[in-house]
Amino acid sequence: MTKSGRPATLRDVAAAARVHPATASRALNPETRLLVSEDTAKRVADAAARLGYRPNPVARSLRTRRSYTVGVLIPDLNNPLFPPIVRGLEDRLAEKGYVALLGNTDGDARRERMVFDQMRARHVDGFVLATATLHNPVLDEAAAAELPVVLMNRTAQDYPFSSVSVDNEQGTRTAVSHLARLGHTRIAHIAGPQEISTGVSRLRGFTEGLRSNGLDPDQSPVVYAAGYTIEEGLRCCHELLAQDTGCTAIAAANDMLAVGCYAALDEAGLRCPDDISVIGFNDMPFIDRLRPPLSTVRFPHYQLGTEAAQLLLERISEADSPVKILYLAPELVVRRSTAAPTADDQPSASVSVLPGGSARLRSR
Amino acid sequence: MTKSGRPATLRDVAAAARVHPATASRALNPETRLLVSEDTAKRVADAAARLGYRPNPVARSLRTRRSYTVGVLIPDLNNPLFPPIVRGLEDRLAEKGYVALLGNTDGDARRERMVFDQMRARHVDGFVLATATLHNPVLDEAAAAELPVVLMNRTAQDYPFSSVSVDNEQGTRTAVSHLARLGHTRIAHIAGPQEISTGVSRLRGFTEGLRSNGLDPDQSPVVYAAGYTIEEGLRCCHELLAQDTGCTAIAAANDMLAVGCYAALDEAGLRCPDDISVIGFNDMPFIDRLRPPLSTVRFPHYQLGTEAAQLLLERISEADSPVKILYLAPELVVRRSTAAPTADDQPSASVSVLPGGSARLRSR
DNA sequence: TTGTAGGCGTTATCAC
DNA sequence: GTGATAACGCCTACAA
Repeated sequence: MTKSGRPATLRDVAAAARVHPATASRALNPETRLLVSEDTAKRVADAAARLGYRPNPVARSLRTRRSYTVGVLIPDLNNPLFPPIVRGLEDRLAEKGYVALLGNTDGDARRERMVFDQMRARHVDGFVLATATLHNPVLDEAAAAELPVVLMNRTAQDYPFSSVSVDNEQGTRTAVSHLARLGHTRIAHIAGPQEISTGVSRLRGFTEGLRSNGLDPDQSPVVYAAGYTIEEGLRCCHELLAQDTGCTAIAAANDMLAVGCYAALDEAGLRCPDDISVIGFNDMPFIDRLRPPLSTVRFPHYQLGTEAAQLLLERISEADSPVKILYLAPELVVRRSTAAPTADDQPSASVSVLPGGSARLRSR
Repeated sequence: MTKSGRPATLRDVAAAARVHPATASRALNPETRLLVSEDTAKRVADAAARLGYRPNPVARSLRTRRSYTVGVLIPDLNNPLFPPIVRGLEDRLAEKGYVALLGNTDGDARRERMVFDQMRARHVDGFVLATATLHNPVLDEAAAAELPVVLMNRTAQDYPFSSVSVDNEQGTRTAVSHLARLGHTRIAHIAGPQEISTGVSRLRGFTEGLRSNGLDPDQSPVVYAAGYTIEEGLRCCHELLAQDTGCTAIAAANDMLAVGCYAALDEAGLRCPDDISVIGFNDMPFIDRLRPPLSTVRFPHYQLGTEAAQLLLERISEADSPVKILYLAPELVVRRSTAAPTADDQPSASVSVLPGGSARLRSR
C-alpha cells in the first residue's frame, strides 16, 4: 500500500528500493532472483514487504499468457460425490498458485459446450473434465488445440489425455462376488449410461463377475439408466420388479441409482436386505447414514481430485510430458443393505406383478 | 482464429473490417456500440464472427480494473448445504459474465485469512462470505478497503454489508411450536456456535418459542456445539442424555447436529421419534432420506445463492448502492422424526444414566 | 463518426 | 548485474 490508498505496484517497489522496475521484477521472481545481486535483492524484498506489495496477477497473466486458472467441468455439484473430489482438486491446485473455475454441465452437451467456451475465453491454462462422454466434440476441440486436459472419473481411449479413475471393472466384479458369496444366484444390474466410460466398464465388470462366479449372465437382467440420478434408479428398479425375474439382489452402477432402488423397494413394499439386497458404487458421503446403510464400492474421492490436479499441473508445465492413465483401487464396503437371500425368495417367482403393475412380495 | 493458429485479437478484427482497433472496440462493446455507424458496426461484427474473436478478459481486466471474478468463502463444500447455494451463486453470476472463485475455510480463521488474501491478490471484484463470525478481522479489513461484500447465511450488524439469510428466529420458533403442539413440554436445544449469527439467532428463537408456548426456558436444557458438525451433534446429544433431564424432544440448531443426534440415540438404544423427537434446521439435501426422515426447517438454498449474487452485483456496479438486509422466509417441514411423546416418557426420568454413562430408556 | 495516443502492471529481450 | 525499452490486448479521453 503506498501513501495514497492505491495498492503498491512494482514501480513503487522499484522506486522505494531505488532500482529499475525490471530489476525489482527479477529480484522478486524466484526464477530469476539469481540474476540479481544479493544486496539489491534484499533491498527490493524489504521495500516490497514495507509497501505490502502484491504482484498483480492480471498484468502478469497478460504478459506471460498464463492465467494460473484451470477449468473444471463436472456434471453437477449437487451430486454428493463431487464436493470431496473438488476439494482435493482445489487444495492441490492452490499449493501451486492455481485456482479452479467450476462449471456444472448438468449432463447437457449444450451447456458443456457453453461453459467450455467461456472458460477458454478466460484463457484457463488447462481443463479437468469429469463430464466426458466417450465421443465428444469438446474433447475433439481440446485435442486439436492441444490444450492440457485431464479426464477425471472418466476415460476416453481415443484421445491423448491423461486420466484418473477407479478400476471400475474390478470394483463391480468385487461387488458381484460379494453377492454371489452371500448365496445370490439371480443378480440384476442397473447399468449406467453407455455413453459414459463408467457405464460400460461397470457393466463389463458385472458380466465378468457373474462368469467368474459360475453364474449365467443370461439369467441376469440388466436395465439401463439414462443418467446417474435417483429418479433413474427409481424408474429402473420399478422396471426390474415389473419384469418379475425372481432376482434377489441388485448391483447398481452407482450410489445414486441405489438410492433410487431404496425408494422403489419402499413403494413396492419390499424390504432391503430382507427381500432384496442392494449394492452401490462410490460410497458417496452420507450414504452410510441411510437405512439400511448401503453396501458399496469405495474409492478415495479426495485423492481422485488431488491426482487429477497433479496430472494437469504436470501437463501444463511441460506440454510433452507423457500421457498417464491412472487407476485408483476400489474397495468393497459391506454394510447392511446386502444379506443372504431368504429361503422363500429362491429362483423364479418371489416377486409377482399385480394387475396395476406394482409389485408385491408373495409370501410374508 | 487467424490463419496462424493464434487466437484473434481486436487488431485482427479491426484489420479484417478495415477500421481502427479503437473503432472495432467500440463496435463490439454493447455500451458504446451506438457511437459507431450501423454500417461499420456490422462489418466489425461480421469480421469478429468470422475470425471467432473472443475478447481477452485478462487484457480487459488490466485495463478496466475489473476481473469479473468474485471470491466466495464457505466453511466447507462437503457440507451438503452448500452445493445448492453455490450453484445459485454461480448461475446468477454467470448471467452477468462473472465467475466465482471458491474458498473453503474449514471454520479456521487462519485459513480464512489466507484464502481472503489470495483472492484479494487476484483482484476479485467482491466477496460473498458465508463464513463470517460476529467479529472478524477479515470483515474489518474488507470494510476499511471498502470492498463490495455480501454476507450469506450470516449477519453482522456492526458492518455496513448487505446480507441474505433466513429468518432464523422465526424458523426456530416454528420448530419449537411444532414440538409443543405435539405435546412436548420438556424440549432441549443443541445450540450452534455463539460466535456465529445463526447460533445466537436460533438460540433466541428457541427461547422465544418456548415462552410463546407457555413453556419454561429454565426447564429446557441447552447444550452448546462448538461447530455445525455431526461429531458435535453426537457429543452434545450424549451430554444431554447424560444430564437425565427427562426431555422428550430435541431441537437442533441445524441438520448436521441433528444427524449427530441420530447417531447418539442409536448408540444409546433410543429410538426416534418413539423415545425422543428430533428436529433440525436447513432441510439439507438427502436429509429426507435418513430413517426416520428428519423434520426440519427449510429455506430455499438455491435462491439464497442467487440473491446473494444479485446483491453483490448491485454493490459492484454502484459502490454507493444502499445496504440491504434480506431475509428469506423459513418453512416448517414435518417428516417422521417428530411425534407426540409416549405416555411413559413423561417428565423427569424417562431416561436414566447407567453407571457407564450410557443412557437407556427405562421402560420398553 | 472515426482515429490517435497513452497506459493498465508485468516481464522478456535487448544493450550497457 | 542492471537499466532501458517494448509488448502482452484492450479501453478511453481527446482530437480531428
